[in-house]
Amino acid sequence: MSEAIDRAPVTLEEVARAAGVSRSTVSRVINDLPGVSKRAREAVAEAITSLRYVPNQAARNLVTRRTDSIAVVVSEKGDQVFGDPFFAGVLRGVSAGLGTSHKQLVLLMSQGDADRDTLENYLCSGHVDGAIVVSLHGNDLLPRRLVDAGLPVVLVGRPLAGGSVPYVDSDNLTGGLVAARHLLSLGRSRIGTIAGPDDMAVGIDRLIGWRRALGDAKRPTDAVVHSRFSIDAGARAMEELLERHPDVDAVFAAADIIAVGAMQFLQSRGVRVPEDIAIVGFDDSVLATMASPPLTTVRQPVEELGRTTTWRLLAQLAGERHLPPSILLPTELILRSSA
Amino acid sequence: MSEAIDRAPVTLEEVARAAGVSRSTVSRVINDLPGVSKRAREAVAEAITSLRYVPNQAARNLVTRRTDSIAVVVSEKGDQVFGDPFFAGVLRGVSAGLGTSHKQLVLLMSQGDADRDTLENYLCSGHVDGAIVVSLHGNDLLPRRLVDAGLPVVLVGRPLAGGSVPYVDSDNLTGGLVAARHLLSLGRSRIGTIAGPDDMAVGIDRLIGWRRALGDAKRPTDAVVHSRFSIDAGARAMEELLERHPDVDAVFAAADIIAVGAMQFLQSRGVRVPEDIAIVGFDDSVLATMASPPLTTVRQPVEELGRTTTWRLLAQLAGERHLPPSILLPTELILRSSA
DNA sequence: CACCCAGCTGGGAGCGCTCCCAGGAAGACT
DNA sequence: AGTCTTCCTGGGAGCGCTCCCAGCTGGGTG
Repeated sequence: MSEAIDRAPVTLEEVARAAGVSRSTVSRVINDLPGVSKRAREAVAEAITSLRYVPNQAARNLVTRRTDSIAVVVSEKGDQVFGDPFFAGVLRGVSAGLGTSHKQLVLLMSQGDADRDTLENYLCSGHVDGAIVVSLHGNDLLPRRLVDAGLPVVLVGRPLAGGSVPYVDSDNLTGGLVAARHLLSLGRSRIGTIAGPDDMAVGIDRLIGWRRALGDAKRPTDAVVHSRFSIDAGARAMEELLERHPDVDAVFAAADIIAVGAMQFLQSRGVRVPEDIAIVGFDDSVLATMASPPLTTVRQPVEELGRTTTWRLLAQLAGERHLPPSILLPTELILRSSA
Repeated sequence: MSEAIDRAPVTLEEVARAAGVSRSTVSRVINDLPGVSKRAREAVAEAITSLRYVPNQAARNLVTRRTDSIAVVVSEKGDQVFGDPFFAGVLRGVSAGLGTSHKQLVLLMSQGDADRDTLENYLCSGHVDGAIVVSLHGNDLLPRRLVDAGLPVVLVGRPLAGGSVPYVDSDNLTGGLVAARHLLSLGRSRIGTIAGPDDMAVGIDRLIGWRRALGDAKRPTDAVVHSRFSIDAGARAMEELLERHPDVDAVFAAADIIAVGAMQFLQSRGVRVPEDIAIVGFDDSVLATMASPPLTTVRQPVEELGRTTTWRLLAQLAGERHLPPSILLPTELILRSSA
């Protein structure tokens, strides 16, 4: 029927007129401020519903300098982001953390290098009150620049480029350490690892943990291959690892998805898991339960990561002082059949 | 060092002063409008970079009544959304469809029933220029109300509550039909289906297609069980289907994730796929390739769904006339081992 | 009866921007 | 020399809201 022709944006003024009061009073009602008589409050409420008044956010933002929305920035091509259970979990956590705060979540992804400026501009031009930045490859300068521009930022995952941007991360180092210790405790003699990319903190930290455990046990720490976070890459990495170190009988994979790829490769070669080679993954994603055999893995509290980060950001926005600059969340070994 | 204390928001005015020109000229430069001398243009550009000027979006939106961002609304608890490859693909498509349009993608999910109003308010209060709404269970009124409020909306997936809101969807009916025909062509005699929820168009349309194919072949169409889109639900549905119709030797599952659950159940009962029971899924998600045996499935062009929807919305925003109200995208049978 | 204070109310100013229109400068014609 | 274009420029008005301050009522107090 109505083809959206009517775009007659109702304003505060009109509501005020309809309710027989002033702009100020209507504003007070809308923002739930005290100092309005019951009569006026009701008249305004009625006028608002009958006129279907919706406040103009732009006008409000202009004067309040707040937007009541926060950004989650994923500096990764959209492709990767979804389907990745890690992002999924973090986002769920953020969503939960926002809870009743009445703030909106705005998800942004840099769709390439080119739009990096667009992104930065968007964030700095007052569209959001703060930002959560997830997964930065290497020494991404974005967070630093946002902070310099005065935007409150909290990172999910330790950044490589130190900076002083607060972050929340899983205790990846301890996770790697526990995984390696578990393999040692199984009596495995030659323990390798398929580490993550060496330009990401997760990759590095888990590797360091693994190394420390082997070092503590006076074992060699040379059986290392790096891999991207994908099944294919995991399979290729396993192949390479086996080529270079045919004697490995246990592997710590820096992610479940890598572990799954590795297991697929092993099975294609007739190598039995865990009999011939034991495997420990990392994440405890659905992949771990779906894999055959089910994957022994280091669980990281993904959802909590998102929740905690959000809490940290909201606290900062609320002007809280003495916040912990950064936070590490504990990991936990989950025993299944692969190791 | 600088603890973000300086929040000295540089304004157009200041840039103008620094460049020795007027507000108007600066504005023209920023918006890349003609009618500015090279000299002025350069002076302004320099002032902008040296002052690190960033335009205030709120102020701009207030007067232009545009925000250059569009919302993707997922009316589903955040939990579900991520990890679901369908959403992932759609979002990727949207992201790609936005391409060079210089519009930002804002992802919103209704985190429950309570915040339904918050969501609607957010959308209607000028935060976005248009909205893409994905996955509505049943007769969701949100899209209708958004349209009534004057917001351009395009849906991903046919809504049940007809309305006249434009949508883009896969040709689910033909997909179901082709799946069933394939099972018939294999010589299977008793073909069942695990349909999707009967309050969702995808569930209904695929079921109708399946029914038509069997009807055309004069086969019974009573072996139907409904299921939610999850592995567990798929497994339970398979159990129920088998209980009620022990003679089925082929099953069309309305989604890969259901098919995987069904296969897991069958395997746990020692039923062989495809020898004893052939299975066809729907979606052609990663699950289909990962499953053992790999799943024969109906591919739907998920990413294209997102891309097309975005294109449709952008065209509408650009004021294009005579747009097709709704669009159906073809599906395709992918043969693997499960049927 | 004068006074005061609390409780409400209304209007002005201004947030930072875009849009419109009136002008000025410079060149090209009568 | 005068006029008309063309190109560029500057300033006013106003988008819809919040915030501040001044005013207006009415009941309590000295």
